Formats: sequence, structure tokens, C-alpha cells
Amino acid sequence: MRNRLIPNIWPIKKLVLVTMKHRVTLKDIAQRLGITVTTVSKALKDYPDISKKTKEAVRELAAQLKYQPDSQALALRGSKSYTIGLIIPEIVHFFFSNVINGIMNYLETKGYRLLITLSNNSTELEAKQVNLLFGNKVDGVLVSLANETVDVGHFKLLSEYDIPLVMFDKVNLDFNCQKVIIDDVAGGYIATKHLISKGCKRIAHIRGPKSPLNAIGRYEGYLKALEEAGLDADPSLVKSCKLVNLEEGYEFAKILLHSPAPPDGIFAVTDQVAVGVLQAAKELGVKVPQKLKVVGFSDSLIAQVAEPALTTIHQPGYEIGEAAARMLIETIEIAEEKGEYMAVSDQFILPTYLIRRKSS
Amino acid sequence: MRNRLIPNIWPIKKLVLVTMKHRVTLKDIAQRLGITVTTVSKALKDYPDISKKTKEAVRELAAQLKYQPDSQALALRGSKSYTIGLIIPEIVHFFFSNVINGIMNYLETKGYRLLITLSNNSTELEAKQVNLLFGNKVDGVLVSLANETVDVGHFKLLSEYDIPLVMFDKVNLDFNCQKVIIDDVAGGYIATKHLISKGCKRIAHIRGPKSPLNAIGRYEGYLKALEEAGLDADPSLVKSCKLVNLEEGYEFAKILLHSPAPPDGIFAVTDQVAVGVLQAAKELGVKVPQKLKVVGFSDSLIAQVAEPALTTIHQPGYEIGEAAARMLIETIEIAEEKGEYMAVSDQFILPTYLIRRKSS
DNA sequence: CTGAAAGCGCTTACAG
DNA sequence: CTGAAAGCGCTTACAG
Repeated sequence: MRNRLIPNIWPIKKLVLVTMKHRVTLKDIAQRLGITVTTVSKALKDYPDISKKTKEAVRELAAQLKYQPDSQALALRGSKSYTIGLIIPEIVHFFFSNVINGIMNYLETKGYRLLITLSNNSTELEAKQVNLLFGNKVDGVLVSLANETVDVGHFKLLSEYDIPLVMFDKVNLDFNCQKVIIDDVAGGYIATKHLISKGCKRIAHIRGPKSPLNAIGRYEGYLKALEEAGLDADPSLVKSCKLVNLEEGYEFAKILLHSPAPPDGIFAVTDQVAVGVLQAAKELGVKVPQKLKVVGFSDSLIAQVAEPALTTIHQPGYEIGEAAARMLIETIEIAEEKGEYMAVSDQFILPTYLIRRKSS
Repeated sequence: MRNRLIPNIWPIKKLVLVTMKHRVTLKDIAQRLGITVTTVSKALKDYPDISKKTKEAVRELAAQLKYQPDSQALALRGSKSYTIGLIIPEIVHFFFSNVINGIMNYLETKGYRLLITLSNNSTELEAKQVNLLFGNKVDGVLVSLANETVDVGHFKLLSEYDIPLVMFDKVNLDFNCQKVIIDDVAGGYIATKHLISKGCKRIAHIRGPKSPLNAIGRYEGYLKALEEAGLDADPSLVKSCKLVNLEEGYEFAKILLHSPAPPDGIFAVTDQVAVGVLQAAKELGVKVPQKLKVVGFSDSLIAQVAEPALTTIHQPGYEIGEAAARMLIETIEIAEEKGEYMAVSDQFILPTYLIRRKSS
């Protein structure tokens, strides 16, 4: 449990009866102008069959009263809510916050709102959020799957109702929807190849869990680079994280560096893990980059701050978010225009690249 | 401009006509059961005047058809949307993502949804978001003010319509609403006092911009600690950031350390700035903590990763978010219950504490 | 050029 | 115990 710093009852100092001021509606404008709601509605939407005079009067009064259309009424009537749902595994995360930033800035330009929900990496909660977003009549959904999610059946609800879905980063390639991912294989390949070019002969890989595609892809890239260089892929040099955090990096690095034939290079699945490696190396007096070269993955803030600064693979979070949002909105709008829509499996792959720093 | 990695048109592979499956409504249930919408509605809400038999039949069919009430219709009718609006200056930010996490987890337990918007630290955009959230009929608003925001007149719209508002972290103390803040004065005081206790005699402060209350409070705490210890407050030892980033910390530290009478301790307004100080010190060969002791503020991830690990003031982001959300929801629900509400100025202050690491 | 009417999906006071 | 009716705020096909 978290600290209960918060008292149970807030000191609400006064509660005074106030007539809840009501929002200005079309009716208010109509009444003041002595015309109908119909005419007001049409005037505001610039229908050609309304007189210039009326239009002007309506617009002026609307501006004066700061009229704002009721989005709920609009959504109820028009079957479009201008709201997009997002399901994200966690929010305290450099990469994901960049993704969200990209999503929000894109949606802002398009006049869509973002309803954001958390799966906390739980498939059960993820399913619940799908239902919640469906109940909220979002026009589309963006999701990065929970780590533990294998079966994606809970997303079928969306396809059944023709609600466009775009998966990003953590995706399920078999599911019939659009996807935005990075080229993890290429990323792992570039990282490993870089270590090889720096003269490493025994390269270890601290990888992610067995099932997420990202972890698999990065591992494949690692193997590919080794093979291409004619280096042996020694299975004892590959360790698999569960939590993918600094501590695991630290522990695995200690094991690797203590082994009879320690590695001279380590490619870690994330920057966090790589920083754990740096800490272990420091503790054991293994000089980085002289005796051990380290490459991370993500290009997060800590990569810059680490000592030595970490060489890493840039993972374009902002662009991924922007691309996913864009893919979704364009799909929504095309479907709208054509009055027809069917989910298709389609993927867009963003490139990654190496950021060279002091650790290699 | 950002990289245009994204093609202009997505390859939408097929678009096939599909009869948009319609959402199941009360009407559907009523028709199948040969009863009225009224009865169905009452049955689902467990009204006492509906027969057990009918209730059971309705519930069963509703479950079978996976009926979900239309939240727009509910909101339109009931004047409650179960949606909270959030306006945040930026999202790629350790502290703010923790705040959001606290907010979301609390709202989740209470069955509220979160509509999240960005001010990008612009007062203009902040005002726009207030209007947007108002138009969306949120039940309440949470905001952390943009750095440049001085005049908060754009929030009056909310009070006019009796929409509860809670400001957190970056607040305006004069505005008539509830606030959740940390004790910045105490934080600055603790940080500075710690440096004094470690033997520092000439303590510099790299502070934030002139207007945000956080920066002012931390600075005041700094002065208070100096005064209490009988140390002179040398104005040449105080530098004021504009962007509050690593680079500014680096630059100011260089100036301070190059001066004729360099400081032996530096209290920086954030961890980012403090890390800049560490980098400058390293470059100039000034040993930390032997020759220079450094304290940051926030307890962000980079504080742990920095070399040496940074002593800092813990700023409880999660708890701030949770407290703000809780304050808001409780206010909403009390107002609802009593049928009356009036904004009151009220503040809740969360404590901070020192995290000792290697930099001091 | 303007307006009456129906309807989106729901709830609730009222009638039977 | 069940249902007809009104209404939340809007839009739009249709009539005048």
C-alpha cells in the first residue's frame, strides 16, 4: 500500500446554494431572437437556405453568449464522438510518454479528443478498457498490448462494430488491424554489428521476455549480425529478463562478467537494463568501453545521463505515436467518406538508428 | 519540423461494404421481450416496482446481448458524464507522468474516465483546452498551470458553471478553487540545511524562473536555511533558469565554479539542472562530493543513474495526482448529494523529504 | 427563406 | 406491475 498522506475527508469550507447556471443552447439563442431552433442550427452551420441577415444575427448572439454545441448531443445524434481511446500498458515510461505526446499533438490538429486508459500490463484490465471505450463510443482505438497479453480476443468487439483499431509497439501480428511498429530486427542487428565493428568477439545479449515480439525481434537481429560476421552464437551469453529493469541488468551482467569466458560486449534489450550492466561493470572494476562495450535500446533520458553515456538505438516514440494516430484518423475519415469500412491487416514499420556515445 | 517518416497516404488495402452492426439498445431488448423500453430501463436499474420475473428476463437478455448503456445518452439526460478533464503542461516528464498515473488509478476505482489535454506550457492553448473540456461537459477539471500562465481568467468559465476545479503543483494561490501542492519552502529548506550540515559554507542556488510559485518557494526555503545558520545570502550565488534543463545547469555551474570565490555546495531547482551541474563539475575536475556537494529536487529516474548518484528532494508525484483526483471526486459527489456547490479556496500540502545519495 | 416534426438512447414523473 | 409521454440538445428531411 501507498502512504496514506491524505486525510479521509477534505475540509470543504462552505457549501452555498447556487442556481446552477445552465449552458446556453440553441433554444436560448432561438428564443432571444424569436426564431426556431431549426433555423439557429442551420444558420450556425451556414446552410444556403438561411438569409444573410438571420445568419449574422445568430452568429453574433452565439458569440456573445459563448455558445458551445453540446458534444454529447452531437455524438448521440451523429454517431461520431470525435473521441479516440488509448490503452497503454504504463504511463511512467519515457518511451510511452513520447508516444502519447505524438498522439496528442496529432489529434489536437485534427480536432479529436483523447480518452486515455491504462492496462497496467494486465490482460484482464486491458479487456475491461476495451469495453469501457466501446461503451464510450470512441471513433477509434489505439493500443499497445500488455506484456502478458497473448490472446487478443477481447479486441474482436471493436471489429464487430467496425471501430477502427491501430496497434503500436506491442502488437499481435496475426490480428486483423493496422499496426505501427519499429524494425526491432534491424535495431538488434545494428546494435550488434556496431559492437562487432568496435572489435568485440564475444558479444552477450540480455534480452527481454520470451513472448513479446520486440524482444524476439531484437534477439533475431543480434543472431543475424553474429552469423553474418561468422561469430559463434554462444547460448550461455544470452540471458532473458522477466521484469526488464535495472536490477536484472545488474544481476545478469555480474553473472556474465564472472563467468570463465566473460563477454567483451553486451547488447541489452533496453537502456534501463544497460545501465544495470554499467553499474555491475563499475563495481567489478571492468572498464567501459575499454574492456567491455555496452549498447542499450530506446535512447531514453537515462542513456544521456549514464556514466559513461550510453550508446543506444533510437526508438522514435513521438513518431510512432504520431503515425499510429494518423493511421487511425485517416482510416476513420476514409471509412466515413465512403460509408464503408472493413478492418484490414496492414503494418507500417518505422526505422531505428544508432546513437553513438561513450559506452562503446 | 519533425522528420516526415510517414507517407502521406496509407495503403488501405481493401474497403468492403459491411452493414455497420448497430449497438444493442434498450429498444432491442424491449422488442425481443415484447415489453417497453421503460420497463427494461427500470428492470436494469432494479426499480422495486418491476416483477422479479421481468427483471430476470431482462438481465439475462442484456447480458447475452452484451448490452452497454450509451454513455452519451446518459450524459445528455443526466447532466453527469463521469468524465474528468486534465490539462497538463507536458507529458514527457517523469514527475507529471507519475501524477497522471496517480490520477488514473484513482479515477479507475471510482468509475470515472479521463480526458487528457496538453497545454504545452502555453497559456493560449491552456485556455483553449478549458473551453474544449467545458464543451465536453466534464464533471470536473484537474490542472497544473502552464509555466507562462499568470492571468487565470480563462478558468472562470468553470466556476461560472459550477464545474469543480482542482489545481495541482503549478497553481495560482489567489484563484478560488482547491489546490494540491507540495511544501516547496520546506523542500528548499531541507535541501539547503542538508548541505549546511555536510559542512558547506558557500551555498549556491540555481533556481527556476521568477514567477512560478515552486521556484519562489524553493528559493525562500534556501534563504531561510541560510539565515537560520547565520550564513550570508550572497546574491551572486543565485542563478535563475529560464528553460530549467540540463544545459542551463551546466552553464550556470561553469560560471559559478569559475568565479573567484566558488561555492562548495549547490542546490539546484530540479534534478535535470543538478545533473548539468555534475557534468560541469566533472569537466572542470571539481570532485563531487569532496569539493562540491550537490542536491537536486524531484527524485526522478536520472537522479539514481547520475554519477555520482544525486541527493535530492522526493516530490511525491503519484500521491499528488491521487490527492488531486480524490479531492475533485469528493467535491463532485458531495455537491451532487447536496444539490449545491460553490467553489472555495482550499489547499492541501503534501510533505517532501530528502533522499541521500552520493553527491553530498 | 423559415419552421414543425421525428429521432438519436436514455430516464423518470405520472397514469392506469 | 407495466407503459405512454416528455424531455435532455441537437440535426435534417420535409412541408409551407
